[in-house]
Amino acid sequence: MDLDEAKYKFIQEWGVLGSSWGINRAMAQIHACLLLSPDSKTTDEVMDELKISRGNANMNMRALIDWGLVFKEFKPGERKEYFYAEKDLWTVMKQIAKERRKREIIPIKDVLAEVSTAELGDSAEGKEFKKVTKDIDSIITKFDGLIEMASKSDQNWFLKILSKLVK
Amino acid sequence: MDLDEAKYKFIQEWGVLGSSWGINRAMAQIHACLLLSPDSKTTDEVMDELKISRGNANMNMRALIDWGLVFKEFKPGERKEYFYAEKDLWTVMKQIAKERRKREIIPIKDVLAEVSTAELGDSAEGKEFKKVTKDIDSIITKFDGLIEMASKSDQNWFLKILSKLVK
DNA sequence: TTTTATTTTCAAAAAGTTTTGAAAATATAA
DNA sequence: TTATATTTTCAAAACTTTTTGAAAATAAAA
Repeated sequence: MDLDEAKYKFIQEWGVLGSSWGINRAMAQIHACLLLSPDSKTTDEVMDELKISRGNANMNMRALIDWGLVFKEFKPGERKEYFYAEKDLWTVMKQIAKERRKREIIPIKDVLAEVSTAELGDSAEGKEFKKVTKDIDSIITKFDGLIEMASKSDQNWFLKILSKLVK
Repeated sequence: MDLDEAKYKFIQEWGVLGSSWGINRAMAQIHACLLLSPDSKTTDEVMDELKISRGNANMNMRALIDWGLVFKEFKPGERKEYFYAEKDLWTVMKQIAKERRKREIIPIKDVLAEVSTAELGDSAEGKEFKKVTKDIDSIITKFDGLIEMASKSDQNWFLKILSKLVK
């Protein structure tokens, strides 16, 4: 297997993985493409490598910038914009966790807070509703705390948990 | 707000949340509906509550069974099948983690193993590829270990990590 | 200023996913 | 056995998301 083949395989699989995480294929593939590149790339280079349209490349590149995973760079004497990805994977993961927290955890917590104030009565159904939503709230709150903690920590922290767990 | 309203709100939001996790809306909503119900429900009851077709209800109910989140029950003297959800949320999360591991972690690890045997040369591109894929493999391996560990543990284990982290 | 390069936008097309509903299959009762 | 209840299947329809590509906007050079 040569480099191009290996890159192709990895980029495809990263796209598939993205899809099952609610990230569209092109966005995940652009991310992979920039992650694998030692230098920053122009929109045209990405379009060419992934065989996607300009509009698609532009929109998803900006979505990646919005997620804080990709940055713009201007080269002296060049008109084109260059893009490069955050390479530190711990930072990448923290950034994704932070964005998903904003998009997912906060809305469901809001709904849970809202329904918790409702007057539900003493029926079996009402009791079950209270029990289940309370349980979910509790588990989400714990995860949220974990994410917040991770966001403030370095990668070493993560390794420390692992070693604590096995001892 | 009354019970029906609260249930409706929660079920809708659970559906939205499912979508951004690669689980289709109907599947997530059926899950929510069964989670909230103190008793097991028939296909017709679920169809009626969520206003979805028989085919949709049947297919997604079976997907939930396949994920190990919902079970069938037969009631004596009744022809209809009854369905109920696993209520222990820690078990639910472990089950989801286990399934996603199978569907996501294993395939990407396979690709990483495959490309790691490739002859990539000494170009900057080749070197970057090796570095990035090695980093990803390392971080995925750590997460995978964490998931495996969690799968074998009870909820207390999770609370213990949290307390260890804060001290 | 005008020309040229580059990026952005967005309506329409294409692709992908979910849902429906009715027919087929299966299972139980009579 | 036949009749009835129930579940399953799957092609087609509805819906959603993604992608395209060309036109508009922006920015830099001449």
